[in-house]
Amino acid sequence: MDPVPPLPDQPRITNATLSDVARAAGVSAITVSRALNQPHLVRPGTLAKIQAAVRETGYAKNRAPAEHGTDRSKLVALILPTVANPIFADMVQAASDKLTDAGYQLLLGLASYEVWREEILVETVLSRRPDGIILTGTLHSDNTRRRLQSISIPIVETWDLTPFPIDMLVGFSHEEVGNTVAARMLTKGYRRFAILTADDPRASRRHLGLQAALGRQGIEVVATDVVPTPASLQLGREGCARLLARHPDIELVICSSDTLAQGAMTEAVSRGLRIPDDLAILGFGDLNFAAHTYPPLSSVRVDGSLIGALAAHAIVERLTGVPPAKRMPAVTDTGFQLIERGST
Amino acid sequence: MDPVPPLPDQPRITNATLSDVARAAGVSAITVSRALNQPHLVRPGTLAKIQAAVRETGYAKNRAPAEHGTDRSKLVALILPTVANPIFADMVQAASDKLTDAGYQLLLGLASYEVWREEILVETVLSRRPDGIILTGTLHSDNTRRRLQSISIPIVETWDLTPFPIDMLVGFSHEEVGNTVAARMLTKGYRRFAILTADDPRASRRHLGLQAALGRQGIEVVATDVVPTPASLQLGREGCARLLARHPDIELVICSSDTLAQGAMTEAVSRGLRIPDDLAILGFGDLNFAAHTYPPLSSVRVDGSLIGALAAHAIVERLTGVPPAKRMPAVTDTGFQLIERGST
DNA sequence: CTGTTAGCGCGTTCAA
DNA sequence: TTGAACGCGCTAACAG
Repeated sequence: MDPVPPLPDQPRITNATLSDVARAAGVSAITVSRALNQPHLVRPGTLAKIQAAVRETGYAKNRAPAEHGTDRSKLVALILPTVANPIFADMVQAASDKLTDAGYQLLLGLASYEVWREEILVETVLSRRPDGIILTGTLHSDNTRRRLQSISIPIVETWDLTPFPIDMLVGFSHEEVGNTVAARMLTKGYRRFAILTADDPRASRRHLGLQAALGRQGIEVVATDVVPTPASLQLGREGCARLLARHPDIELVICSSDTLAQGAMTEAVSRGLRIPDDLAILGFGDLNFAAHTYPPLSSVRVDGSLIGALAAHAIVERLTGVPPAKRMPAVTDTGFQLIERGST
Repeated sequence: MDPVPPLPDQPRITNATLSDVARAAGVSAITVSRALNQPHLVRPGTLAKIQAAVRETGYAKNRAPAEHGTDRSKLVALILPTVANPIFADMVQAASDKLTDAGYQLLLGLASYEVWREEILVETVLSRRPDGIILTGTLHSDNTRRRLQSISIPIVETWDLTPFPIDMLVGFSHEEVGNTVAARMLTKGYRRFAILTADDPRASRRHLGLQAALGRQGIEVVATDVVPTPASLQLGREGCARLLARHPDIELVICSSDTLAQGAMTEAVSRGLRIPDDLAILGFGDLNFAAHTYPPLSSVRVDGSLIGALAAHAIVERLTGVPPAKRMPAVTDTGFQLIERGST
């Protein structure tokens, strides 16, 4: 079907307005507006005339005056660090689907894990008067918090929990992840822990939780290696190599993402280490590939799609006037799950 | 730093307008507008007064009236099939960076490889009068083409080449990929080819190109297996299993993505097949992980970041009035590269 | 079911 | 360097 020659039809009248359509249809502008937005309020005959006139004039809807007049933009902003991390890509996909279904469009802002970027993005985004905002994390600049608290649209913070959300919250406790991992790995007999983490605030929280939990058992993390975001297999290999160089006797490397973990495994295997006997490795995210590495990767499963869908859902519920009693709670713990597959 | 208690400051006056700020600063609204958008046209003293008034009133910019009045939205729409495929995620990231730098915001639409969804998305997106549009592929509905041809904003089609672009084009030839792969694999001595492909129009084009090139040598593809999008490792395994069940003697499986290829490799290895001697496998995309599979995956490298950056760049150049002579060409071939690593 | 009136709050254009 | 007048095109509110 492709390539295709240029279509014969010539450009229609661009920028036809409602009045143009109205004139062509022999009705008033407001009737055209109704025909387009609330067709059930218009008599079928009139509707047909108007539809013909729309085609004839090549009319394309124009939301700018509508937004100006009504202050409803049908826009929802999603602000996240990056879309290169598959857990965020999943979130975007799920949020986009839900929002599109509900008649909203997605304004995307990527903040690269930097609070100051987020601040700028929020300010820019607010200039479009979005009907709702989805943020990543609960760590924002004071300006951002103040600005967001002063407005009355639904806001969802995601991927985290906090006692002081700006508005709504969909996520899980990163400290709790650390606790759970510590408890389980101690049970399995590991004592010499290393951390391989990307430079990401939520990952740090998980590892602080881990260290605290280990500390309560009198155990210290032997070594920590921090790599820049976004993580890659290469960074995982290199990080693992540094850890092993400094501390050849570590038993377990806990990684802040599956990608780092897979890179670390590659390094370990290439050195002839047996996994998990010589070196155990734990990932985070539990991405699709975790079940398909050699050996299959143990990982903490979190669900980006779920977070995206729930966040979008929370916003749409508010906007469509679902009564508070029937809405999802303002704080939703999406949970996580430690999955063991053979690398620990 | 987190959790954080609620900030003490109370909500400022929401929806303060330029006039409110003007009153507080003792100037006219238009001067405030200038102070915000073209500060160099305002005397420093006045500027300072206005900045104070902005803080005092909690003024937040409002683009709606501006858009209504001027028909420039500072919005660029990016329409693609999905963001779950990392090559598209790379593209989004790169495009977003470029556009943000140039002062534009990103409106994201996901069309799931379906032309009718794209048609709806384009129509919806046009209602916001974006300053530019980036599309994926060159295959659109007649309505979409007609609509887009009738408007005068910069439009870039991506990930493909065609003699009849709507406006600008950034991509590579999928038929050419097929040709190149065929030529090289024939040279290496493979004769019994199988195809494992996701249900995606550009992938199909590549495989048609492959089949045509093989046909010219009197060789037929032994078997084809089509899986739904989005691809996954699991689908790759299953597809490979089906191919081997039907035709145990195939020598080479050419996959429409690295993900499928890796899944296929997993299946082959689990059956005790040696790669590439018993079965060779070729991927597409050359994602980061391709170099880190066992054996490392041969793949056709394409660069999503490059495509995203060039597409955004082309739009910005037009919008910022770079003279045609200094602009990038309307059609840019981003090329591809066959990388052999050990799986072929 | 359809029409009339009025106003949303900016930026553009021109004048001072 | 600053200001005044105007209009962008739609929809809310009310009337018929």
